[in-house]
Amino acid sequence: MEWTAVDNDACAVTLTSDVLGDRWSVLVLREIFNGVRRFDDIQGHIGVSRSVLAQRLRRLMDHGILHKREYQAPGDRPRYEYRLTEMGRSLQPVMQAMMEFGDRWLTSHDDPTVIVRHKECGARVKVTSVCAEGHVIDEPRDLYAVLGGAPLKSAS
Amino acid sequence: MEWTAVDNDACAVTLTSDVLGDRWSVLVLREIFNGVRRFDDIQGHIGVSRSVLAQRLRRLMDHGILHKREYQAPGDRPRYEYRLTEMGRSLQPVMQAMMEFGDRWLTSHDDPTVIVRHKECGARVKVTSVCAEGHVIDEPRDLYAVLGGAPLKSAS
DNA sequence: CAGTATCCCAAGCGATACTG
DNA sequence: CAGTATCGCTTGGGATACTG
Repeated sequence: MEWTAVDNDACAVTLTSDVLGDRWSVLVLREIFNGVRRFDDIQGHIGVSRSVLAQRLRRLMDHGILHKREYQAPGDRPRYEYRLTEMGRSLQPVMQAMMEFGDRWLTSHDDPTVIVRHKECGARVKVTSVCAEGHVIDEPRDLYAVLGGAPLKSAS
Repeated sequence: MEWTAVDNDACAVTLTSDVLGDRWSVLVLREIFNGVRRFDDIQGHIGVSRSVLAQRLRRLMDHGILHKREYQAPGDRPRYEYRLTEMGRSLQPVMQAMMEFGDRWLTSHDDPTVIVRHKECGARVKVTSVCAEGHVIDEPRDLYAVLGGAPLKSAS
């Protein structure tokens, strides 16, 4: 099929890429998906400067991916933690697809760093392409993309 | 569970994030997944400067995601096109997960920009989390992550 | 068509120090 | 603990012009 230019401002991939942000944001998200939720802990783990971390957290909050919660351990001073919103949680397939790609192609070791499991049965979870007819598609070549109904790029 | 710091240099998400690169690289990949393969076409579609596009293409080739092919339409002068390697094609789930996230949360219109279909049956394809027991998991909260066997961060 | 070379500017970064 | 403020410095970017 022939492709007219997709409107960048309306393209889902573009927009998601903007929300994900840069490398630092992705690392922040990894930490939070892993349950690391406090400023200094995140900073220690990923080794980013404080100002950049603050900016990334704010950015992720602005996009509705994270929200900040204050909590108080009894007799302790208040703490803050960053948690995923529902929108943030729905980035899980993106993160996991990245994980699986990295484990397949990029890591030197055989074992994955992180394994995702199903709470209900404990079995390992993978991201899978499935069509509406129920076929599982392992080979990307068995897919094709067509334009949907969204507006195209206006200009020439 | 308690999390020890994952070694950033061994983390699959980190490494994939590096390969994906920045916004421009992702847009380049979108174009190439959409079958737009020539330098000037890509440049026209995504509106990046020539030097940056050249650098991103080189980078994606260095990472083994793309390769460059010369071809010759009969009686025409040689042309070049960028194609996905097998490694590049296996980024498809990542791209599609991004697309689905964007379509759900970020686009203003109801219709998706791009629809992915199964060649064999034409049915629409979605990325799905499936566990080894065959359960389909729609809700990210029904998942949990544990450390795999990969090495942890060495320092402090 | 498919790039490379140059230039100049702006944004981004880490380091450091400071605040509630 | 959880940030903000300030500061140089480097990197990266678009624009433009040039080459095979």
